[in-house]
Amino acid sequence: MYPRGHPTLRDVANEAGVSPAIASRVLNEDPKVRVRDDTRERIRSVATALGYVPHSVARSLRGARSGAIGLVMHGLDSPINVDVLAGAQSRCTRAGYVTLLAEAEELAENDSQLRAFVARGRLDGVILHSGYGQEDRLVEAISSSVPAVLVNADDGRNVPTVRVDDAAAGVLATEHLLGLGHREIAFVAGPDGSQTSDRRESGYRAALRQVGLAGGADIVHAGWSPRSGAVAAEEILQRPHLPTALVVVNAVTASGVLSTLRDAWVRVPEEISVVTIHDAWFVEHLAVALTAVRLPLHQLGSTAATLLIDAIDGRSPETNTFITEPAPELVLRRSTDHPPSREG
Amino acid sequence: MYPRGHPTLRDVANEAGVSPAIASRVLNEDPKVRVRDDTRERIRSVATALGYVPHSVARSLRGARSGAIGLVMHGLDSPINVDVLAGAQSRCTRAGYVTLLAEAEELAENDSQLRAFVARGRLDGVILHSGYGQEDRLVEAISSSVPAVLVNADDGRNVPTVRVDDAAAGVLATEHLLGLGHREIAFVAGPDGSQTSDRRESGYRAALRQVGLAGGADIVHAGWSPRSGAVAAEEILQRPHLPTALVVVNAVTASGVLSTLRDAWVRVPEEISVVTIHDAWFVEHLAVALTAVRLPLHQLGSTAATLLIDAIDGRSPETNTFITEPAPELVLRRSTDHPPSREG
DNA sequence: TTGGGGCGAACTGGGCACGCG
DNA sequence: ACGCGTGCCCAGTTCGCCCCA
Repeated sequence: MYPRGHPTLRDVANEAGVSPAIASRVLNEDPKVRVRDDTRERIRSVATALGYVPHSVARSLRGARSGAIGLVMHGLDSPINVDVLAGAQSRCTRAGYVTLLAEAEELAENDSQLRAFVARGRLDGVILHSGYGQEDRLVEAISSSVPAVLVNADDGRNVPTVRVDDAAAGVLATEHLLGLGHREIAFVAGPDGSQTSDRRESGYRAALRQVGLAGGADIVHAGWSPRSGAVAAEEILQRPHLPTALVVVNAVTASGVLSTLRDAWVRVPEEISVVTIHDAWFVEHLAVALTAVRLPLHQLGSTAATLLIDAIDGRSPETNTFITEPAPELVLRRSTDHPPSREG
Repeated sequence: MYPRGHPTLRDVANEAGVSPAIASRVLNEDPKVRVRDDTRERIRSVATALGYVPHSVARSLRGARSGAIGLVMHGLDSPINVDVLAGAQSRCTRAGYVTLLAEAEELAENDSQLRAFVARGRLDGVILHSGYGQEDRLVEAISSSVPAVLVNADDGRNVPTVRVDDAAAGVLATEHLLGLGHREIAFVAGPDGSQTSDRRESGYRAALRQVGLAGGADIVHAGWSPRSGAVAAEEILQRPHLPTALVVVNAVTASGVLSTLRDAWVRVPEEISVVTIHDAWFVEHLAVALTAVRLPLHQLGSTAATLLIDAIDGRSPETNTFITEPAPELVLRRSTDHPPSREG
């Protein structure tokens, strides 16, 4: 099977006829150690010959670093969140860290899992992308035991935060519709209490206000799931008078909205325009290819990782980071057009 | 910030007026140690009062276990693979393990990342869900240093393997179309060299053979991406004579197929029926709500985890596990119907 | 004397086999 | 025999010291 007896540093040292101390410093390329070149060479070749692999656990026991970063995520069923995860994961890996993955809900509910995760010595830091629910306790529990960075949370209470420009995305989506001539635009919102949804909604409101339509705000409550989007769409379809356009808080929600419209034979964009936030891979494959605002999700994750690594290295990062570059961008597809001409 | 000086086991022992040994055994609830109840109580209360958290690194240095399992995944951009990941992650967490996440491609390309990942002592085992490319070297490198389980790979060369019943899924999808009266059914396949795709294709062929249509097999090469599905669909549309139905190897691929058909104004299912494999969340939101074969992906991940944990605990698992329960199941939607009546 | 070259031992936090009163 | 302490071990890292030319 796999080698029961991995060679240790001592094995290498013995074989090379030196002390473990020297072997350690040579293999770690300690600059302030003076060793003859032939000794150095001998140690190295013995190490490779024996297939020496350093014992990460012993190493991190002595040093104070584990070389591991924790990623606490929620909603892995949504590709949106997975994008953020991938960005963070990739950045950590490239920086030489390994990444531990945990689900926010599980950790929040299960104390023993939380303890195992933040057990002393295991993690050098944590990136926390939690839901909008019991995140307070989780943030507290984690950030009190290890450096942390919050993703897409409003207020970190001393914990550094990274966000994309949700408000700008809301503005961009809404302005696009206004530019096409729409004046009756509904906003299909996320779950109550979600700050992310609130920020997008405030962008929507700001855009309306800009053209003197502040009173025309029309909020339909939904959530992050396709099902909640479908329910919201049904609700809208019951109205005697339809809005001419929808801004949907999230692409996953929008998939439910579009399916309901499709099944009700409401034509998009002829009868109603739809624009959403997040240019995920699937939006062009929905019932109608969906116009969407692209936000740099991957970068959201990688920036969070960068900040965390800075914090670990002792450089204290700013507490509230905003990703403005690249700016939100509208990706035009088939789901938006001029409003239907009013007759009657 | 966070406590610089976490209390150690010795701190607890001193405070409680006992030796570290006793403190250790009491806190670990060692059954074969005799301690007076008041001593036991004292140790425990001191531990909680001081907020003692065991040092996972020190613990795993002494014992031979790290309490960590590695998840090496590929294609996190596909929800299909994320489902498997979630199943494995969840099972590991519930069993008291933490999980390390890595990308198969990165590990395969980058030796230092691979070494950091399988560094001695860090992992108790690895679940490997790799791509079809350079997996051999990766499997070799990982399984030679730590127990491993392969997900959806054909041949583990001594490494235990877990698979869903891809061939049965191919059969089920094809039989559904045959039952509707289709006789000209094309199979849109995954990338060359993918064993998963090959197994589904063999199910497709078997179903055709069953009704005496062995010669009617019609394979169109594509891949796992929506784009490759789109290209395959375009290729099919160029034919002078369209098949009446398609079996698409994967739901993500199918999303590209359907979009192309939608944009070419080819009606599904009136002109062509489409069935796919994997009942992912998005399939009902595509251009047409898609009939799909449901495979137990979450369970694929959790079963892999169970097998690995068995292996870690010394119970050697069977080398080739097949998940037959629940069996593949057809989920009927709108994309399949009788073939168009032939005229002319 | 000085400095190049390398060694010994303490230390990281805990687990466990003994042994002692 | 009950109830508990001593001391070594896990695998490295690092500080101080020592020896010899």
